[in-house]
Order: sequence, then structure tokens, then C-alpha cells
Amino acid sequence: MAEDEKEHQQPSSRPITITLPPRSFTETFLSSCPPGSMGFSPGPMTLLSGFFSDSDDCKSFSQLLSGATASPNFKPTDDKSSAGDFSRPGNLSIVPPSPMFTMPLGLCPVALPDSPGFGLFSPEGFGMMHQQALAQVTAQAAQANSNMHVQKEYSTPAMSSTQFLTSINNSAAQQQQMAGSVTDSRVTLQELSDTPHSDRRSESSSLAVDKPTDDGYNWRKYGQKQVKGSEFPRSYYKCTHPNCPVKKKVERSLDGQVTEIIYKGQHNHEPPQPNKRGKEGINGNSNSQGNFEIATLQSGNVRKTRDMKDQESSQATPEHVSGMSDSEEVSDTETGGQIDEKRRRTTEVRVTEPASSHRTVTESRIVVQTTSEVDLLDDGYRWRKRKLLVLDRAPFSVGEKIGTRILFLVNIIAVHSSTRVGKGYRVWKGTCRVNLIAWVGQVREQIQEPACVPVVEILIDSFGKVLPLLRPPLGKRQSSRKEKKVGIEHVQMVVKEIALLSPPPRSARADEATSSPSLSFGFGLGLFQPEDLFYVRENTFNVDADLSR
DNA sequence: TGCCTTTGACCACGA
DNA sequence: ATCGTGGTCAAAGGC
Repeated sequence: MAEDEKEHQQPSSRPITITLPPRSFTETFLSSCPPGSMGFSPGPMTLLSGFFSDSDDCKSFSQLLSGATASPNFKPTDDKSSAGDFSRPGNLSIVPPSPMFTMPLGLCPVALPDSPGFGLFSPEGFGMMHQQALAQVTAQAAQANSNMHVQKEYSTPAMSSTQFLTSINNSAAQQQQMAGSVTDSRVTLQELSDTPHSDRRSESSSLAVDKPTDDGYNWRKYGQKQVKGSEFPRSYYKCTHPNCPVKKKVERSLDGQVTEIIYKGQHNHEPPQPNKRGKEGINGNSNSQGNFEIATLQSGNVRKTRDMKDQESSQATPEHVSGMSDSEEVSDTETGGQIDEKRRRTTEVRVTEPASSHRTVTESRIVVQTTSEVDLLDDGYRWRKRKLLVLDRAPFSVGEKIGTRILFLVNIIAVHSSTRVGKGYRVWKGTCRVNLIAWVGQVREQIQEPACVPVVEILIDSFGKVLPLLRPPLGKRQSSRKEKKVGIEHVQMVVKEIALLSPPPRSARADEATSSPSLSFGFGLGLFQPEDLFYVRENTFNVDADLSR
């Protein structure tokens, strides 16, 4: 890179956004999925709506929330018995599982392949799905598809969700996630849950700045260039698999944060096994980034690029995710190497800057990663951008079916207090802006261990990547065979709408955001309802201090 | 030794 | 035809 270019590089201040698929797609997708059959995590809010379609048609996020809170089953969790020793702030409401929709246990949204609505997880297209999905963001997201068929695919050795997530995580996180929250969780869930947090932490910390995000595939960098209009250099990667045409462009800020990822093409192979992957694939950093990517993909952030306009090839691509008509059959008979790249249909999963804070779910972009800089959005408040948050799923012990649980990934904008409720767990009280991801976690069996219910740990490495902590406090874990990890269907949603429902406190006002020394920002994940206030001190995320076990 | 990154040069495309 | 820009190549070097 030229020196002058380097000089132009500035610390990252660009948030990562995810481009969501057109609403029409999600709607179509949702409508095609029978209630209760969704086994993946929806991505965009519209997907979430779809989940509720059996009881409510296409409700807005707010409506959904309202519905959730209004549910007969809903009530603030003031019963500590349901939360173990959690000292949950009074206004930190926990939304009881709702019967609105159910999901098969163990299904991981993101990894579910072969969804009618999403071609991403088709056996042949899974790889690409993964990446795209990554793009969609795991944590966030996306996750996709969903039906029993998907479940079946999901369980196959070739692409178990765990593997998928693992590869992704190994390379990254869900938040990604938020978008990071984004997660294909399947992978991470298991892998991460089996990995000591401390280890993960260290791994994450070692992430090389210029390593491509780990999305389960191996990449070779073949170029880097300073692109006009972008303050960060763009790196070009090719999938190292022979004849695989997939490429991706990654833009990173100087501090290594991914600001944009664009995938092109479709893998014509399955992700390499974890043990065969490059170093990158197994380090924590990769994980967090991978999650991010996954999240992105899951969120359905696949969009056609300008290249698509003249690409007539019918090669299978994740276009289903991007809103292509189901009728658009894709024949995956050509390999990337055999196809002129310029002729191939290109699908990009892009993470770009968010536009307006008022954008709704129907809009195509979601912020999945941000920097710590304070940005003035157009909603009258000043918000501090945070980093990618990728979460997988929460640990649940299961008992009898109780319904659906909704988890929202929230962006804490002002922390009033945080209470440590057991080792590794903390309940935050504050004002949140759920502008990143929303997850829908479905718990079909009654939670036997209250401590596992309401709180989802969040681990953030030194790079600001959020890694999912999937296990309940060790002391509360149940070794019983009855204990299962219930996959939380990840739904990437634009939750800004929630912020509107719950105006930021004065402390969050733009005029105070930068002047108030007590103002902190962070991420939190929890059961949420519009009026809830979540406060998290930024230092709450200090892994060493709060998440060590 | 193989794989990967770096990086300047080159190419294609559109205005 | 020229220029700007994005994307790719490929030699050199690093790990």
C-alpha cells in the first residue's frame, strides 16, 4: 500500500451494516413456512414476523413485542425462582415463553440448510450460504431456513450446524453479532460452549488484523487496494479450494475491525473440516469475525450487486435469500472455475454503513458492527456505535414444553447499574436501543434451571468482538441428561423500532452523550420489552473482570 | 517447502 | 482517446 494511502487511513468509525433481503423475499419465505416448522433463526424482522404468522400476521417488531408482552404468559420476571440467584433489576423484564410459535428443539436457525425460502443451505450451496450467511451475520442472524428438511440437512455430518458454526466461529462470532449477534449459531454453540472462556478470550485477542474473517472456508488474499470512497483498504480474497470461484472483499479499519464484507459467487464445495482448515479458522479471532459473517449471512443480507444485472447465469446462488423468486431455479451444474466470473450471477453479502436510525426492518441495512465513536444519527439522539455482537444461543435446561422465548439483542446506550448475578453473569439495567439484532429463542421445554433462563452472557474480546457464552454458571449447570441446549433461533432484526418505543433517557441525549462521564455503552442480550431499561457499563464487558470463570 | 501476504503493475470497464 | 476506478495478476518475501 502506498504510504499516502496509509496516511489516509483513519481509525475505523464505520459501522458495519448488513443489507437485508427485500421484504418481499422474507415475506414469501415466511409465508412458505408452516408455523412451527421453522427450524432456523430468522434474520430480518420480517422473518420474525413470519414466525408469529400463525397467530399474528406480519406484525411489526413493535407489534410483536407488544404481543409478546401482552401474552398471557408474559409477565415481568420478578420471581427469582425463575432466575436462580439472578438479581434482576425490577424493570428488567423477562418475557416468558410465548406459544406464538414453536421451534424444534436443537434447531439452529442459521445452519439450517435447504430451506425453501433460502437456497443458501442447499447441499451444494451450503458453503456459499455459509459465507453469505456470514454476511448475513449470525448473530444476528440469520439464519435461515427452516423446515424439517432443513433440520435433516442440518444434522448431516457434512454440515452440522455445529461444524458450520465452528468453522465460522473458529474464524469468528455473532456479533458477530450483532449483528454480531449474528450467529449461526449452531457452530458456535457447541464449540464455544465446550471451550473455556478464557481460552476463547485469548484466542480472540490474538486475532490478526488483516486475517480474513473466518467463515468456515480458507481464503487466499490476492490483492489489496485503497478504494475510492472508502476510508479503509479493501482486501480481496479467493477461496483456496481448487476451482472454487468464490471471492470476497473485505474492508477493515486500521484496528482490524471488519467494516464491510462482500461475497461473490458460490462455493462449489463444502467447508473444509475444522482440522483441515487454516490457522485462521481455528483461532478465536477468526471466530468472532466468522460469527460476524455468519450473522450477516443469516440476516439475509444478500443482495445482488451491480454485476448481477448482466449476469444471466443460473448458477445456484443464495439469491433465495436475497429475495429471488422461488421459481427461479438455479442449476448448480457449473463449477466456478468453469464459469466466466463475469458471467456468473453474483450475490453479495454486504455489510455497510447504516443509513438512518429510523430505518425499519423493511429497509435493507442493519448495523452489525460499529466502532466506539459517537455518531449522530437522525433520530435526535446521539448514539455510540458499538462493535459487532454475535451471539449464539443461550443455554437452557429443558423440561416440559412451555413455548417460545424471545431474546433480543440490545444495544445498551446508557448504563445505570449492573448487577452481577453469579459468576459470569450479569444483569444490566439501563436504556437500550435494540438497534442491532433480535433473536427468537424458542424453548419448547420448561426450563428447570432458572439461572439459565434470563441472562445470556456476553463475552467481548479485546477487539470488541462479542463472543457468545453459552453455558450457565458452572455451579448451576445440570449434568442431567435432561439438560439440553436448545437452539435459539436467531433473528436478525432492525430493532430501532424498539428504541422509538422507549425513548432514550436524558443521559443518552446527543448533547450529553459525550459529556457525561458516567455514560457507558455496551451490548446486552436479554429478554426484552419496549419499556425495559437496560444499563450496562462498558466495562461490564471487560472479559477479565466479569466473564472469567 | 508450501501457503499466504504484500504490493506495484496491469487490465477491463465506464464515463 | 483519455482518464478514473475497481479488480486481478504475479513476483517477492514472510511465516
